[in-house]
Amino acid sequence: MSVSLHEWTLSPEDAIGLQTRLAPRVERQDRLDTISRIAGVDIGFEQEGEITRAAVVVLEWPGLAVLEQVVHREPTRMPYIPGLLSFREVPAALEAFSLLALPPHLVMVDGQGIAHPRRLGVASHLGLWLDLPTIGVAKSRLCGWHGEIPPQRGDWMPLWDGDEIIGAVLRSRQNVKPIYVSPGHRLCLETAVNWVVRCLVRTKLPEPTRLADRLASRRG
DNA sequence: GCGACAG
DNA sequence: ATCTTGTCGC
Repeated sequence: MSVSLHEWTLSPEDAIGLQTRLAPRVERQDRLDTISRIAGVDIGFEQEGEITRAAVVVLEWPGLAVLEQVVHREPTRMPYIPGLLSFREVPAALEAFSLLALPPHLVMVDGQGIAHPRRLGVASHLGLWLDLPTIGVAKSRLCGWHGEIPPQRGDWMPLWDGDEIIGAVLRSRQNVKPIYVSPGHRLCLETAVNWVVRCLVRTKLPEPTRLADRLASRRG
């Protein structure tokens, strides 16, 4: 099967087949000490879902000041199918990234990384295509199990699937539902959690994802 | 067959 | 995801 970047319209069967052949690299670290720009990505929808709107915000590290932000709109390609989210969102996200003048060194994505039935959530898929370290930051669970998360900000518990740890359930803010953090590509879970915590300011979501979320939903 | 199910 | 006002709490 050949998959062009611009022909992402696959049948669910082909999409699942492709996922089983793609393997993100979960590594101990990747010279993350040289990071000076972090991006957040999110996708929103307009006109009853007919239009897909991809937003990327690039922040400076450290400092978290906004350096650049772009939006790309295009006709929606696929419906939402749990487990196949990346085929709906990644093409538009790639177009948005191509508009950037300041390429990031690390990317936070709204959705799962390897915390996915076939270990290829949207963050992993996007990381493979961009060849950049990515982190999945999801607001709810797709798969896996975990116990109660302690109440202190920064506390986290592993997300288990069988005997495998596929992510972290992180208390990013007190008295608020925890978020699901997982490696997307080219970093490990500990490093992923570390970066998310470092990018927390005073809200449930880390700055990169929070700002991309607002831009994609054309709020703020 | 019956739920669960990122965004 | 999106449709939507006020309201409870730190």
